[in-house]
Amino acid sequence: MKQVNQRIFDEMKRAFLEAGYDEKYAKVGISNRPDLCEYQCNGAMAAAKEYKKAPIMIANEVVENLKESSVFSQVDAVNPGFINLKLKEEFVSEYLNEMSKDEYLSVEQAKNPKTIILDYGGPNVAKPLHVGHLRSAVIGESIKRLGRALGHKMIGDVHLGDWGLQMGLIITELKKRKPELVYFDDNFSGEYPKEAPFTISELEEIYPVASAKSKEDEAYKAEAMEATHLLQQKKAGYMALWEQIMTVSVNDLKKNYEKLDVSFDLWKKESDAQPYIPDMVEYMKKEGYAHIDQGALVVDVKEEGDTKEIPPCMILKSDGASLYNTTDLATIVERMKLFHPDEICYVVDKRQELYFTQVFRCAKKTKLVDETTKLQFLGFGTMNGKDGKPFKTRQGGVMRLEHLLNEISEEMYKKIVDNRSVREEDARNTAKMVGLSAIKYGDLSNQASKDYIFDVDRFTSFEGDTGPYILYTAVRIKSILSKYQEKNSLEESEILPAFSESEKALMMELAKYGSVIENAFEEKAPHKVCAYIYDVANAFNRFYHDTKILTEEDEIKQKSWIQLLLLCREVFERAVDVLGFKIPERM
RNA sequence: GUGUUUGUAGCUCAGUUGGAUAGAGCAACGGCCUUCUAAGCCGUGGGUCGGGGGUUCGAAUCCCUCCAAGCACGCCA
Repeated sequence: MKQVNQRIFDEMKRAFLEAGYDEKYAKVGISNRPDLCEYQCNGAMAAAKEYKKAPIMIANEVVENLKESSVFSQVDAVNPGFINLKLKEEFVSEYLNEMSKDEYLSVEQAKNPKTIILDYGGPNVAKPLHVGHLRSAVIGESIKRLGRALGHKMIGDVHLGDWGLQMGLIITELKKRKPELVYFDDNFSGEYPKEAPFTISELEEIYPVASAKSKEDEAYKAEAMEATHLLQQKKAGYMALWEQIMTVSVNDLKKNYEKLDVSFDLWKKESDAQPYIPDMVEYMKKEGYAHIDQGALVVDVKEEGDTKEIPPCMILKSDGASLYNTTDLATIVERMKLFHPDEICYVVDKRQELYFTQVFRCAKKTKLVDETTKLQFLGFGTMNGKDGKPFKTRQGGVMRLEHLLNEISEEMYKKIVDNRSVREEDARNTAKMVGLSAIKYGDLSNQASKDYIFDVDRFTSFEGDTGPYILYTAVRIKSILSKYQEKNSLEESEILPAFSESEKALMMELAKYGSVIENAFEEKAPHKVCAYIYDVANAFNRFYHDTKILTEEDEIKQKSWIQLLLLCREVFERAVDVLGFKIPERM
């Protein structure tokens, strides 16, 4: 359905056209002077140049055409040429009624839905998730949900790091510890056991040990490289072992992402792209895209207008081996073949920007993707501690995601038990939900591209611009509705024009929902959804404060308010869902 | 060194793409609970928008320059 701001814009266009001015000047924005008006149009001042007329005169002429408007209740031209607007109560309430009935809650569905692959997550096999993985998961998940709200086909791919030396290291260390395993017996020809010879915690312990050893011990490193090589040659025992490692590791990752309420449509991995490499390299050579430079095979990606010399994109190292560029390019080849996406979007650390510019340019230049395929880099900043330096545990180590979640959930539990009398099980459950909201909202309310300070005390607070505050407000709404339902039935009825200022303010806020969602996706900016839902929460709490709904004797008013609350709840639920968390029944 | 990002209230952050008097939250202070969750609401104080130029009716926003901090710059991912 058509958005409020579009309807307002259309009405203003009409007024400009009728007055003989170009409609491009009819832009209407939300007022920055709420004491004067709700919406404003500054087009008269811009038009003054073209028409060589005083802005106030133009404004007056336009205002004249809005006297009988069904959209505006108040229209003023103010010096030097502002047009100040207030919306008709009926216009707003009618819009909300339409919105309530709309399946998509007024979010206009994409006319040409796009297929978009979202590359986020990026965990490594056999390594636990840590806080460094949090942002990618949280931001990526939100953008995926935003896109879906608009009807796009969003494909989330975890893009597992399962290739390279790390696997060789694990195999080598395992061989040292348990040489008797059949995987290391070259003469073994039977079926390998189904049961993995290690648990996830052993696996997680093995990697750092092996990694440290290889840095000190040359021979050990050589052995690991040999193991990596043999694995890539698909040596039977190693392949079987690799599969075991994958199974154990992926199961654990899935469990952890589930706790974060993050899910992927694809669990593809770097190794899946490997089969595409030989043909791709051959093609790049044959077409003359790639050439040898300092022994390595590279593709030049310099472009005119670069402010800095962009180094070429390396395809093969001087020893002929492939590297991460090769894998990423081959992954693009695979994705084009399997999904033919309109867009591939990478939610990764912003420090990789230059690297991705190289890869994208190379993919475009060598025509691995169509000219219309959009390759987008969505870099996010670092999550810092209160000291402004990268987030660490109290001991100074890397914080495991699991531990962070538990810590915050525990923190929440204490607060909930402190303030309310609730059943143990309910409190635990609620604590998890509220804790997740604290983490996700804390992250998403900042612009993704900037570094931000992860302040547990601030994020878990129930006051201010936080996830818990949003949920608290939503719970209030749910609570009123369920109390009302104890004595009344929720029959279909209409939202009436506002009875008070605070009610109108809330209504106008709700009406923005669709355009906020559309705009947030357009800019891939979940923080706009946070800012919006925070505004809604504030507007609701004001309304709540001066309106006693359940004790209202005028049934007509009460019914209208209940309808408004239903819509309000819906807006909360959908916005919160886009952000990736859920509203509990009580808090 | 080159490039790039950032710099807004004591702290953490917004700022609708050039509009009117730059906004929130936290922290500080003062009010409001026999009434739907006070985890709330209302109010007060707090700013050379890093500095300096420019563009124009009008700049936190666009251009130039300087200062400060972060990050990246071919065989790691």
